[in-house]
Amino acid sequence: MTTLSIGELAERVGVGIDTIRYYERSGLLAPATRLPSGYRRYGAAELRRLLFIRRAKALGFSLPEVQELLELSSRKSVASIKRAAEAKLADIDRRIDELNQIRHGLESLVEACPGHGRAEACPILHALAGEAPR
Amino acid sequence: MTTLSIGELAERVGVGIDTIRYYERSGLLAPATRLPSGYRRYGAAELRRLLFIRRAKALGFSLPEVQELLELSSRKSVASIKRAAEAKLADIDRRIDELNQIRHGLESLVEACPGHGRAEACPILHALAGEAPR
DNA sequence: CTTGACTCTGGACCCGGGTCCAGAGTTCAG
DNA sequence: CTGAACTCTGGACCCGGGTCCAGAGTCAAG
Repeated sequence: MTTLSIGELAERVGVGIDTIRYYERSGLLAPATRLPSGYRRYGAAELRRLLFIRRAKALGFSLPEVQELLELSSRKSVASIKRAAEAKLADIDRRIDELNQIRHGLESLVEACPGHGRAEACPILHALAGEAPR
Repeated sequence: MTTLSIGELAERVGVGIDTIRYYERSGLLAPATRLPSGYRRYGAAELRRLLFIRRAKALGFSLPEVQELLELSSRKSVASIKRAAEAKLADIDRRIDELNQIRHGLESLVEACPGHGRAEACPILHALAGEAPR
């Protein structure tokens, strides 16, 4: 069997059936070819495309961004693909930097906290402003 | 005036009025003190707390996570505060690791891409298409 | 042929994190 | 005093990215 039902495709890619239909509805996947019964059938190309979508998602691309990538790839514009990847890379770097900043702040608080004694001596508490809601 | 109206507070923190009410509804901010008219008034503690929330959000914490951070101050034991802070630190480290993995994958693709020529020469496309690297 | 598993559709619903609205009351500068 | 600007409430709505449902039709193993 070189074609797959939607359930088989979903299983292979590790995604829900509803997700595939959702991707079709939102234009990420072309409308599937149908059996006379109306059942969708998928071939190798659709499998590759769906895997492409999942991998791009795993790299942090949103669905609209994935769609852009797919369109770019069909236009054979290597330069713009590279630019998109570089922009996403810069995006990830920015997120990492931000996390590192809070990491260092939190780390220095943890290091300065004796771990015992009166609450007033805990610098973690001092760093938190205001009263907790009750 | 040492107290602020909700609009003034919103302006100072750079957030919408509705967001402040939303935070109050969802328990991140204690119910505001009210004027006889029912208008909310805010003091320095609330301002600090709201700034804390925005900073933590800007650093990628979800609202429930921010709430956890804030609730550290209501713990009785300094030791448990420290443990919670350490757990949050480990959490941040895990996130940074994940982002770094994505980052390295993307970076090597970007570096390997010539940035011009035919699509077949673009390793980014090949990687997304699930082809073995050559 | 029967039966259980699969698939179809349109639409509702979920979560997070807000954002906007109408209609009524309040505050304040001039 | 007046009018503009502000604030109140409850509820509706938005986006992203799915997820679930009912009721009807289809497929395939035994």
